[in-house]
Amino acid sequence: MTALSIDEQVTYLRKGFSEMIREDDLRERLKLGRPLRVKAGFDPTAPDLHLGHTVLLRKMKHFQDLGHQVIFLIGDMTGLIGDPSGRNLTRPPMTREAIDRNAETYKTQVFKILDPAKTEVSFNSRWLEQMKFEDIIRLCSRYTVARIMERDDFAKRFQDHTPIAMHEFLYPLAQGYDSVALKCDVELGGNDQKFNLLVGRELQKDYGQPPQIVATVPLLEGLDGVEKMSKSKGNYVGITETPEEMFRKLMSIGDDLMPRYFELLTDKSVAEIQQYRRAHPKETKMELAKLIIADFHSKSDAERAAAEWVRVVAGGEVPADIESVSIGEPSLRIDKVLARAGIAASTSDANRLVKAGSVEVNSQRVTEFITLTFPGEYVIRAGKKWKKVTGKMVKQ
RNA sequence: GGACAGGUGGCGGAGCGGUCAAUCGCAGCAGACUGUAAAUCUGCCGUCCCUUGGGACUACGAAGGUUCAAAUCCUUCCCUGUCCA
Repeated sequence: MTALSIDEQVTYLRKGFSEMIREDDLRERLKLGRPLRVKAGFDPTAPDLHLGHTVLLRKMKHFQDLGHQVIFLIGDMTGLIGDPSGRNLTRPPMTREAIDRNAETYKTQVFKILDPAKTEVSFNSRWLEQMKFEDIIRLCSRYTVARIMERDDFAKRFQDHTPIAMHEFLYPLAQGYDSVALKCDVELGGNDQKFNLLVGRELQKDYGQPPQIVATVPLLEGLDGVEKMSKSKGNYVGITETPEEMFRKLMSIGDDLMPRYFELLTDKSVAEIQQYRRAHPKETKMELAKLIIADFHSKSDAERAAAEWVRVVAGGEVPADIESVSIGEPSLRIDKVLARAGIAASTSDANRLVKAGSVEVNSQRVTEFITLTFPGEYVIRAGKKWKKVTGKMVKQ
């Protein structure tokens, strides 16, 4: 355990949370002088973690820094329901196989941030699967329809006459029960999880446990600056992406989003962030991108990615790491090559790209339906997509 | 169980017998511009075949039917919502 005073610990932990219920409770709990059990649950829907998840992971790390026990809970059972939070639609249920696969990916990725030695990985199927129908009825009896309908998204859906399936009501209850099963002292989550987290407090009281402290982190906006970062929206930066990909994506954010990213994705202090404001927005954004990338790769990787970006995007030169694909034909017309190489979604799409004048072959703009012959290697580009195309070579 | 309303492209939402691959908005893609982005302007935005303009095919919850012709009419089924029980 840490040598820090209670005040110092609270100050350290409070940083970066948008809300904590209740701070006094945390203070009391810390006085017990034992490692606290700190839970954060993850839905196994996203196979890959992105920067949005790291906001929360960073906070989990901070608890670890002070010697507390962090529980990384994979909601494999609740994944079968699909969290209705912030949704206006029922989520499609996931298959068991997909959940298992995603859970594995999670485990290998979170340790880029969390300390494996201080992390307990758990699956909520461990206790939820064992519940009998009778147990579920008991659990349901502890919460009322009126209270569950307080939840904003449920209320809205109900009002809009969009369907709400019964099983969706089970989600908050199941998540709350997780806290009971794990005897959590603290539960962390995104802002949108507030309701679910609070249900945990209620249920713990019902089951004779002291209610957990609930702390929420703000949701990170995605690259578009509007919607929250999510895999399904496509506005994310995955933490396993290459430095070059990360850099390109991060440079595409709007200027307004920069302070937010500095705040939530770097360890820079408010004062330091103010200093960046003085610089040219482009330079500032490049610094931001490098800082973030260095956390998941290395400082030199970040520098390299920055140099590459300047060369390719600003300088208009050919990227260094273009994927090679083989189309496996001795000769093929350009539109089919584009489709086959994955540059265009279909031949029809390729057709449009050619006519729109966005296709370059070996740095030459192509607007006619030429036929490429192989052997030979062509560097083909349409917009942001580059591919090195050969006739027979095996795909790298 | 009864009465009523509705199911259209990624989303919202028109169309209600031919001129519908389907108005429009959002999202997306590409081009120009720029400080990378944003904003703005322009084009595109089902698949396939030939090509700088056409052709074919598949699509409007599902399956049948009427018709020269159906997203549009009829029948049955499935799904959703509202009111009543």
